[in-house]
Amino acid sequence: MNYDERFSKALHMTARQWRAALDRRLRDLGMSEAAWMTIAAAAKSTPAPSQSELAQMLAVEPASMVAMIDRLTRLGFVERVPSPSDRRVKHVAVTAAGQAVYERIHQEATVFRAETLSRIDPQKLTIATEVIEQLQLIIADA
Amino acid sequence: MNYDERFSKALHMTARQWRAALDRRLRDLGMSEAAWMTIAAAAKSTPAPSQSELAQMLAVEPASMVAMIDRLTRLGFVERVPSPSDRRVKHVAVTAAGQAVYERIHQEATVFRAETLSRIDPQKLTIATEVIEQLQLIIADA
DNA sequence: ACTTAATAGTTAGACACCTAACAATAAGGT
DNA sequence: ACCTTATTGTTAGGTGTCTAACTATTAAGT
Repeated sequence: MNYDERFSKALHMTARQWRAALDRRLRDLGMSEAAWMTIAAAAKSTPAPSQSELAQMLAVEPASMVAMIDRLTRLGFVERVPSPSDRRVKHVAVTAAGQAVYERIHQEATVFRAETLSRIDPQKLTIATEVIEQLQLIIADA
Repeated sequence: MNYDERFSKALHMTARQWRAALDRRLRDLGMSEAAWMTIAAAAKSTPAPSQSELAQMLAVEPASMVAMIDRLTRLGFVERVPSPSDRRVKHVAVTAAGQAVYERIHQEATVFRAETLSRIDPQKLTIATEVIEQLQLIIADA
């Protein structure tokens, strides 16, 4: 199996394994990786981003963002705020509980990454990160 | 954002984008990346692997493999063959149609990978592949 | 021979996405 | 002012996973 095939297989399987491991880790906090990434993206945006903007930041389809925001709203971590100037738009505001869980999980994720990524040569991790980011742009252009 | 955070975010988003792009490409052939990987793993095994063995090859939970095999059986690409010697075990045999689609999509996937991965420096791709594979082992040990 | 532990596969419920189609609203063009 | 196009968010149906619990069967231990 050449590196092309190895790469695509590894990308698929490792991304799933990583997310499953992190989801297990975050389970006790009632959170998943994808949910936390959504809160993180919203928390970092000023003013509160619209649903479309959030979807774009996380490279998911707008339809997918609807259910994610539904779940986070039900958990009390975010709320939908209608735009005063555009009746189509709803902004996603992080609640105080959401901000607290964001910070809490940011710590957990940092520990998890340290436990795992610290065992990889930093220079190789840098190259791998840049390759994967570059690939994302290539795919977007395709 | 340091490389740790960038890496895990890139891994998540790029794996999803890659698979979505490949799924779009394979749509006309009635196939997805995950389905094709399952057929490929079964096709490469002699004798036909059990469901548990397939799940292990692809690093998914056995329960997840049940639905995948259900779908592939419905499509006529594989069939479950009860073991003559162990009533618990079912082997996953690739049908002639499955073999044909496997070869067809192997070509498509090769073209897709060539179109995308050829734009990445081969040495960097090698390093990235090894890093991701190494990470998978680290996660498995955690 | 019998009991206990392990294995294989299944079912149920949930999450995280995708595509396609739709309604409401805003923007752009004439 | 009116019509057409684009945008935003939603709904529906589907795929691909996960965890937890279960049943049937085999293996191991006594």
